[in-house]
Amino acid sequence: MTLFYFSKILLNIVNFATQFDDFSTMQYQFQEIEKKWRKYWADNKTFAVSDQSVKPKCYVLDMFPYPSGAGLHVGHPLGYIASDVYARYKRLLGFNVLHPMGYDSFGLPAEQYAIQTGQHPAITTKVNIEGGVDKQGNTIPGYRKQLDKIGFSYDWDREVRTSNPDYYKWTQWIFKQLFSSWYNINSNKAERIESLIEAFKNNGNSGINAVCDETILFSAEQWNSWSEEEQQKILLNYRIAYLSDTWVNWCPALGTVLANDEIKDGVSERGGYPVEQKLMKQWSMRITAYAERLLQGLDKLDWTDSIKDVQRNWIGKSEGAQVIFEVKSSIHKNLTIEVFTTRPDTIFGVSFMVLAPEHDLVDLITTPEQIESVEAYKKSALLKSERDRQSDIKNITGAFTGAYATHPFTGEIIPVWIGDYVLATYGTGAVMAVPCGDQRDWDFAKHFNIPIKNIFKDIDVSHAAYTEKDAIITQSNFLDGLQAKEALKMAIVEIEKRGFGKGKTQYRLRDAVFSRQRYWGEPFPVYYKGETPFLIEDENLPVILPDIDSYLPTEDGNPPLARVSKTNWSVQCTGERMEYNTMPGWAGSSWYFLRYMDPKNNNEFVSKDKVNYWKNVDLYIGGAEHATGHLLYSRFWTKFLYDLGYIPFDEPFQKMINQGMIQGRSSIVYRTHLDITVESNEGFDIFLLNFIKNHPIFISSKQLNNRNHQNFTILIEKLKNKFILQHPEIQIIDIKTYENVTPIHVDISMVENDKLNIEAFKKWREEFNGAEFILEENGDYICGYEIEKMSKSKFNVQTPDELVEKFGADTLRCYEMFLGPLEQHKPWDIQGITGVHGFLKKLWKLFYDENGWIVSEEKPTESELKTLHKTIKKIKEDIERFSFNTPISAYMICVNELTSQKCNKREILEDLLIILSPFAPHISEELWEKLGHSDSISHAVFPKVNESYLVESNYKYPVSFNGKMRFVLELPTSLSAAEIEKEVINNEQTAKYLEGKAPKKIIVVPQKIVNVVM
RNA sequence: GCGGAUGUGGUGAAAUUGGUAGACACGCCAGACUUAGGAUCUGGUGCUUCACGGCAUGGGGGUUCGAGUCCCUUCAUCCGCACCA
Repeated sequence: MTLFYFSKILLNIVNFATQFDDFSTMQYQFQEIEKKWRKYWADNKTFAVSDQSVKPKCYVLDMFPYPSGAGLHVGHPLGYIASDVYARYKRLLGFNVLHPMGYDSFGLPAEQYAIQTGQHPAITTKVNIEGGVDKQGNTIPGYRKQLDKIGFSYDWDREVRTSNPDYYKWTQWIFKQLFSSWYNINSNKAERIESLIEAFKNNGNSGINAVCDETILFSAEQWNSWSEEEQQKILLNYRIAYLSDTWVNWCPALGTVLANDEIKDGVSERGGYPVEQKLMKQWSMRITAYAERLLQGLDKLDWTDSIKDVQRNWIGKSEGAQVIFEVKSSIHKNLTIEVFTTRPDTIFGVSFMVLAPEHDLVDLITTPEQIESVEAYKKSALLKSERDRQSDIKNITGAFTGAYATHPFTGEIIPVWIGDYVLATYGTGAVMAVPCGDQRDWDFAKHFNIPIKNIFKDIDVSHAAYTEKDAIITQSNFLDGLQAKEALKMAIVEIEKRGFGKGKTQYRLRDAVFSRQRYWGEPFPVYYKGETPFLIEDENLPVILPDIDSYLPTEDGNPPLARVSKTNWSVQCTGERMEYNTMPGWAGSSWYFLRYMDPKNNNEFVSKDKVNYWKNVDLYIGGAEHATGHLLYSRFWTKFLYDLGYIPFDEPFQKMINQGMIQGRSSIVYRTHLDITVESNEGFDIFLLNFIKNHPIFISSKQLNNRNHQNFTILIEKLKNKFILQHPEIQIIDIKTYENVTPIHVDISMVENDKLNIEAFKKWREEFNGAEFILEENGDYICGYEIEKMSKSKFNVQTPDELVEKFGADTLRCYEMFLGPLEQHKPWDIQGITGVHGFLKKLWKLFYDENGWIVSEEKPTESELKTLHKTIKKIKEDIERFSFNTPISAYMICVNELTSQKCNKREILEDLLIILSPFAPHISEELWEKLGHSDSISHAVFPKVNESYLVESNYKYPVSFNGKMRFVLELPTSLSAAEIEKEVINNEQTAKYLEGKAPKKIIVVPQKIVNVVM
């Protein structure tokens, strides 16, 4: 074994030496080549892009990464490679391509790390991006350095970081616009708050049709008589960014509020801490104003159906009616219950009503006799966590309030119940229960013995509700004889006519909470006079995030920024205090794609000229996990900025591809151990145990079910002798191996093609030093494997850096694409990478043999041109349909064919390099330069397909009999269908397969197939 | 429960409008050259059968001259949503 290693070292020295040999240029020296071109691109700013051009624009964008300390693994760059291929391809086609990269650098992990170590999150973030050593002494490679190694064609001059003051100045500015706007339903867009104030001054709010909180009606006189504070309070009801008391998901452990999508299974997604409901004054965004436009906008986007469905579901539109029921109460007069229903057509089937236990009316209407049971029920409902409520669906609970309401049409008296199947947060928090048409109502009615009224003709509702909409309605007065479709319309018309309610569209979408009780985020450009918020003037932006001594919430529960005294802020406000909350993670990422167009503009968030030129993103690549977060919020902000006339489009991302996750491929070894029986003697136990412990046995995966193999006998014999040598005093009665094996994850760096590096493995852990192995016939230890998530604990993390080192960035790029369709989840398997690497080597050999440069100036042959042009065609078609895996095999076929044609002709190879360069830019640049070009290959022009080279004179027809392919017949393509049929009939092989029968019919599809029907 | 996605050799996959299923790679087998190989090259490789042939795209049915592809049905895996009135 030692010898084996020694020779390997020698070999490496030899390899190393050859790099400085003249011979070296004849080999594909990817490391030198890639270093050289990375430097060239950086020095020459090859990918810097101008904002003005006669060329058509193309905007190719990757989803904003958060630069975590763990760095990149091979899954991260998958999408970046695809977008880079596309960007490079578009450049070759003559597009002016905007392809930037930057960092969403505000985030919780840096803050958590700051709380643990006291290191300022700005420093952590900088190290994570640029590399360095963290407080615990770990070397952080740095996001940027890792990205650089892969050869991306980003215009790095445009890099943005959301945590930079130059950037968040404009995030604050956009917040100010949101605060200073209201949503006018009449014009169906956001408008300046000034127009609203003007209207209030002149006419009060009676003529205003806005998306707003419930507001009292007031006149112009009233408005004008109010103090500034009172006026501001009213305006908050209309502002798109507004302050309100909100029930929030409060996470005491994090000292912060979490969004619904940040909570998994009732605990915080990050950290897994418990979450409780708490009423807090919070900034919110009136995204609900945009619900309908966010929904409609989806139709014109080129996104996957699954993401669109998730958003549709999230917005949750339902159409129906709001209906008012009068409460029949002797204590309170004029009480009404408002319900929302999607089935006003079933209104005559109402036999009871149900309120959410939290509903405001509950306390007012409950009769004295029922107070006890209602209170008890309310208590038990509130005690239940959201999680319990969810998992307890089958258990039907509720309580009768003792109150009754009047049916608006029939005047019938109907009981009012409370039940926790009705949600306080959806609709009006109350339902009119129609047990014959709704399963949950039916279940409730059955459980509490409430009568079920059947309004469907000839339908049996004694076993379940009938929820289909095709039944004929009966016992329903003016709706009799109708089906749901017409009845729905008719019912709403009638409800409105009689003043019982109105047709209404309800959305599940709720306004987005925009405050975070955290440090590491954008400060709000807001200060307070009393309880009233006011904006910091534009000229004082940005409000710089101040330094603080501790990143924890204050003792009285205020956010960390409350630790900063008023005078220590970058802005000296005229109120009592600054806003202590910071903005959430999605603030900066909701508009970053706009900043890339004009990243250094200090006067505007983006200039009109530039945004008019670049417009929205043509291709957006990233994970599907942001479906209801980032992808919804950035659409919202885009529509808002569009409404105010700042940008000329209202959807940010036209085409989106969601790349699949790359799973890890863990390597597994199988451990067993000796089972020794000795003559009973207590004193021997310790020797036995030690010996067994020091000699773990690892069985190669293919030998696991091969226990009778002689290798086992030999090994046992060997260990037996060793044991006897160490302990001659102990008498062995029996020695064997245990039947059971323990699978153990082994670091994938010690495994190649499933073959374990045994020496490295023995050194990996002290307890494996004396390990023994049952090997395959050829002496290898073959590991088992498991496909699972990449994680440190499973020792299956593959970093791109290692692979770039070993095979080069071009190989990595091609291989990640070759792995399979971009959208699909797939396991990472290193095995195939040698094939892709071999392809690049083979390409190199078209230019160099062992004696040197072999490219000739000869004219290419027909077949060589055909090889080239069919490849050009294939590559173009594939990239344009975003199929990034299939081009690689097309290149391989091309290089294989050119190799067997012994084609080393410039005319062919030049075009081949151009079409390959999006995938393998370094090697393409190098060979392009060797061909005598002084400019970068990225400035070349993608070659045109010449169809005339692709014309075939013959076609090999597969001839089928009853659909079974029997033989191939080569015929000229010039033949007509009738001639082909004749050729087939006359062919001697045909007779054989006809088996004497006469063909009934012969199907001929020219240049496709012949099928003989018998 | 509802919605979405995916099921093809030992493995990753290809087959774009229905037209020779398994291209291209990996792995494996055999051979060549080598002191050696994690180098290079050649040939083979879906399953089954000695062979002719037969069987094969998760299972079952259908449409069609012809189905991986279209339709119906069913199963499995993954993801999202989930008492939404």
